[in-house]
Amino acid sequence: MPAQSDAELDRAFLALADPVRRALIARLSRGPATVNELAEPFAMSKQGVSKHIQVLETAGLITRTRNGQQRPCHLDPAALESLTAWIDTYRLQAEQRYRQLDALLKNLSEGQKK
Amino acid sequence: MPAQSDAELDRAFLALADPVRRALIARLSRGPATVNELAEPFAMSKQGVSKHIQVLETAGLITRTRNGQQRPCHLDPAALESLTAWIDTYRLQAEQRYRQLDALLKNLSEGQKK
DNA sequence: CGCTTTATCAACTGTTTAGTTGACTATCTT
DNA sequence: AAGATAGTCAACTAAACAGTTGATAAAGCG
Repeated sequence: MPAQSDAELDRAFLALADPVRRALIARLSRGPATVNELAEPFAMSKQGVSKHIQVLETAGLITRTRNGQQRPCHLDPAALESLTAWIDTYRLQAEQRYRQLDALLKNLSEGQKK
Repeated sequence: MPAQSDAELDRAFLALADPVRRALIARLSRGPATVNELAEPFAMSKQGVSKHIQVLETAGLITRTRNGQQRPCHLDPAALESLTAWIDTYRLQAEQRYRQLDALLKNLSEGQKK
C-alpha cells in the first residue's frame, strides 16, 4: 500500500511541520469543520488559514466535500497511517539493532564472569 | 513522556520533509555512519550533507559520538517513536469517529429493513 | 613538525514559505 | 435581481531554506 513517492512524503511531512497546521489536524480529528470554523481560533486572516488548509489537502492529509457554499474539511486517517508506517520502518530496524547489540554485550559480560 | 513543544515538532517534521534527510535516516537505521559515508551516495557537496545532518541532530532524530577525527551519527528510535505517537493520537481519534459513524449508519439501515 | 583526513564555519545566492490586503467566484437568501 | 455568506485567487513583502565555494579547526600519520 505504501510506496509513497519522495514528493508525497515531502508534502506530508512539510504539512506537519507547522503548529497551525497541526492544530488544524487536532481539531479535525474531532470531526469535520468548515474554513470559518477552523480559522476562528487563530489570530490570522481567513486567507492565511485557507492556505494552510490547501497545504494539508495537497499533502493528502485532509479531503474536502461540498455542502452548499461550504467546503468542509475531513481528516484522512489512512494518510496519517502511511506516515507512521514510513517512520516505523526505520524505527523498528534501529530498535532491533540496539537489541542485538545489547544481547551481544550481555553475552560478552557473561563470558567474562565465567 | 511526550508533551513535545511546537518548536520541537516543527524541527522534527521539517527534518523528515526532505528526501536527502529521509535517505540519511534510512541509511542510519542499518547502523551508525560517518559524514563521509553518509555523503558518498549523494551528488552534493559534503558541506551540504553536513548541513542536513545538523538539521537531523537539532531535531533530535540523531545523536553524534566522537571516534578520533570522525563524528559518527546514530539514529535515535525514541525520537521517531514520539513522532508516531503524536500522529497516532489524532489518527486513532479520527478512526474511532469513523467507526462510530459506520455503526450509526448500519443501525439506521437495520431499522429501515424492519 | 608538516601533511592528510574528517568535518565544520562563514558568506553568499536562488528558491520557497508565511502572511498580508484587495478583488473575485460561487452559493444561498429575500 | 440584489445582497449576504463562504471561500479562493492574485500580487506583494519579509523571512527561512537549500545549496554552493572558500577558509578553518581538530585529530591522526609520516
